[in-house]
Amino acid sequence: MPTQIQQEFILHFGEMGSRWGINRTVGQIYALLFLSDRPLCADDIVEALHFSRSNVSMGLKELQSWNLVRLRHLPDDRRDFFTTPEDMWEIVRTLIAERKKREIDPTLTKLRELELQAPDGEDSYAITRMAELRELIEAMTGFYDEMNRLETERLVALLKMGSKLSKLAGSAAKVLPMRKTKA
Amino acid sequence: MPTQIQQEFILHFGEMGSRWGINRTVGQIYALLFLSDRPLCADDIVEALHFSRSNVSMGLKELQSWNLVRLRHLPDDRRDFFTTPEDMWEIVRTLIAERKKREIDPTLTKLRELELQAPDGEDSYAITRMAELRELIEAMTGFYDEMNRLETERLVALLKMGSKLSKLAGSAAKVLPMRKTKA
DNA sequence: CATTAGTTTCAGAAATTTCTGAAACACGCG
DNA sequence: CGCGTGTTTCAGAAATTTCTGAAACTAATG
Repeated sequence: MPTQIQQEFILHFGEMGSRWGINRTVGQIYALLFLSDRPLCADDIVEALHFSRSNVSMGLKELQSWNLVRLRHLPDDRRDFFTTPEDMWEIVRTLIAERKKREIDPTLTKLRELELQAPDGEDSYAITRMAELRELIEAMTGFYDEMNRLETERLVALLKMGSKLSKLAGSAAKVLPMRKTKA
Repeated sequence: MPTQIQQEFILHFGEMGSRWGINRTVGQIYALLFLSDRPLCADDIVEALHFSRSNVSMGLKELQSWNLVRLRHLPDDRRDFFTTPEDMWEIVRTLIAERKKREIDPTLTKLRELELQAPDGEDSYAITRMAELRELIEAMTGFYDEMNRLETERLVALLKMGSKLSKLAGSAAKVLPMRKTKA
């Protein structure tokens, strides 16, 4: 039974769910698990949120497909229990990785594919535009990969460096002047 | 009249639209503008994509609300013409800023609000969890703000630094050891 | 001030997504 | 095996979102 404050958080996550590409139900289930200090089974969720059993089941499946929940088993109980990771950074890493997979990678693939098909000569503005977009996505995902490789401790340190990074970027810009975008 | 290859790109953007939190129509309109080497008016879009006039009108309004298109006027013509920015990095900056505004900021606000309401003593796990989430979001948005302040040239330089950053993060972690998360 | 060329709004139709209850399925146990 | 306890699937109901055509609106022009 969620407390008042938990309730509010859960409802908020539900509302935001649609903006985040999951749906209301899934958002609420996630929020509930996130706040819970012990693993919950499907029926706990039904009781807490008053969704139908099958809706909860589907929601959990969806969360599993996003790798956002962990499946646990208690001894002598064959029900599936679920938790979210204790480590908040792990959650964020997963979230970003999954969104990249769903929102960026397919487009990158498509752009590369189209580039191969591109008839030469014709249509040059559009084709240049697509190539620029592809390059930009590659630059960003490359950076992401780099950051993602860091252990959490180092990653956090880097995030907190703040203005030091800007200074570094200043000198880097001089040392490695940006090449002109082609075309 | 989009070429074959443009057509494919446009359809892809349409499909991805729903994952990106805009809809199919809006995705396609954006893609068309993105590839076009000249500003287009609403009727150009109707002709190219065969959507109803009002659908295009709404789509353009939506794109304007995202700041993703620029409104232009040609001399002696009172129609509204639209373009996307030439500079790809500007597009990305806008996109990220808008998504942050819609997907992150409301949650940050809500978390702060709930923290004020939190009864002390009770419910400590959930409240700690929310506080941790808030801190994490603050760390990430702080970093984002920092990056966003950079001029494009420097930003690109930084993105391309790749493994140099990891090294820096290594030393930083030693110098500024991460404080334990409270509770 | 009526006409024309354009844009916006809006109520309902169409399409899509989400949610449900009922049935099917899985599996350990006596 | 047949039963109890739990999970999953699925077809259709319900809700939400998107799309349309018609009407309203705006503003420049003769």
